[in-house]
Amino acid sequence: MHTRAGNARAVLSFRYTGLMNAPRTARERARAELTAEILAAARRQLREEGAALLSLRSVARELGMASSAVYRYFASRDELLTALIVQSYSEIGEAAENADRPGAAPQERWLAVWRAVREWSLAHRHEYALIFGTPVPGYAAPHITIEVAGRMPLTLARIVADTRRDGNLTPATGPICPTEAIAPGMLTLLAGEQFSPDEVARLIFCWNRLVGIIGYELHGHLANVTADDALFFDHTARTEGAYIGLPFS
Amino acid sequence: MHTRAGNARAVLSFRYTGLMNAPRTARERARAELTAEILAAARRQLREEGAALLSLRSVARELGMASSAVYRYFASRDELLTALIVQSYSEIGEAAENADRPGAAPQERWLAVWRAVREWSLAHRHEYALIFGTPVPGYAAPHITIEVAGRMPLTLARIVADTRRDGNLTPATGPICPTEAIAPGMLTLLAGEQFSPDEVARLIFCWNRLVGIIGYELHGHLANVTADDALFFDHTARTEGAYIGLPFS
DNA sequence: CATATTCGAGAGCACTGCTCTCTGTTGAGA
DNA sequence: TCTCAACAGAGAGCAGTGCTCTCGAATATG
Repeated sequence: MHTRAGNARAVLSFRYTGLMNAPRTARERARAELTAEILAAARRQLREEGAALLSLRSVARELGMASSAVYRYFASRDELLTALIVQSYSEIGEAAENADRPGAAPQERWLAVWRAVREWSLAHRHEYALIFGTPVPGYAAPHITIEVAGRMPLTLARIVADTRRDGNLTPATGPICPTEAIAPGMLTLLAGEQFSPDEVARLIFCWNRLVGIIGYELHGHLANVTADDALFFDHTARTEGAYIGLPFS
Repeated sequence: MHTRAGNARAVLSFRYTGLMNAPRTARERARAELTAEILAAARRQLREEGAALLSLRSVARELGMASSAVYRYFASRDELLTALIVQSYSEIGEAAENADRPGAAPQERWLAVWRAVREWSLAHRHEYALIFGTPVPGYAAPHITIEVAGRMPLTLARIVADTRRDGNLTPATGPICPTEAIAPGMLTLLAGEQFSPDEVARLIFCWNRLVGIIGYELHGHLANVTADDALFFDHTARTEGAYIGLPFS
């Protein structure tokens, strides 16, 4: 099988463990270094050309090695893409976390995080497309991704939890989400915090909106629809913040 | 150039006009028929395998013709994809319009349209991915698509307009969208109706939510997050309906 | 009927992901 | 220290892709 669909399984057999553990022998050190170089070259190509135009062969060419040699480090193109997905998830999560100022007013924290996620996305549109766009057919996201994927939405949840603890959360208005609609495990998505199903639903909506409205902007769905994207985005952030009960206007 | 990026321009040179005009000569008739057959075969492959695995060559094989012959009908793979995009936009718009019952209560109309769009999307996930997923790099949506893309959101707008005309629209709560954020042209998106910038913003949000939450469900972002997707979707529809002022609960 | 246009087929180019084999290198155990 | 297995790189090759070009054959138009 030459198609990508046939390689969904290969993704799960992560090989580039050299990155995690401290390399000991010279060979392991070289392996870790080359793995990082491949990843960096792939990242550069992803960033500049997009995932569709990223090929193992071009990465190999850029590094001056045979394409077959790259397969010593990444078992397939999908595995390379998965590594880039993990990296991107991690970066967008970090951008969100870094923007958060736990001591500040909830509205400021909320807006700062939303803006940071948008900034990152505008600056990394191909990475954004990779993690939030259409998944490659036959591609099943490995478990490695799901943990790191949570960092960004968890940052939003933390702001809400803190606000509630301080007694500043406005009571919910509008339809309340039925309990059966939400997975029970989600009620404890933040350690030490208990959320109601409706609160979880509202968090999902906020997270979905943040991702969705940026996707609309990035994919041109807002062309000729909005006149000032940054302004509209801030309004979006405020609207969702007010919806979940933060003290906005 | 062998890459898709190099062919963005080719998309604009639509060739398969045989479909629109009544064929006169035998040759034109044959051309129209073959064009339709190619499109049908491509649609079948899109539906079953997804856009990434759809190739002009496999379409040609299925029809028993040389791959080069297909290029007499579609100048490029992108052009074929564009035709499929138009078809899909049209279908999802039609699904929305057909589900709407202009005489019924706004809540029922709203829910029916939302459900119809979800049903269509679940039944046509690859088509959904094609129109709302990551755009192909270098691919600029031709003008032909933007008109047909509006059918679905316009159906939502129509329900809101009708409700307002009947005096049943609840006044807006929460942050009001600043006028400068919205493109002036959008205020008259429905002939004979005038929307305020804030109303347009709310419509954008509803449309974005409808597309976004289905995308989340389709792409597995709601796995282990929601427990009952249909129930959660109905709640989503109600929440957005209430937000825009429809008389929900 | 001659001519211009259209159409289908086949070969070919430059790519792709991936596999296999062959050689050289490196590291760990006897 | 020597041996041998594991590892790493290169190259060829396979099957697939989009797309172009050319060359006959069919078809429509003057």
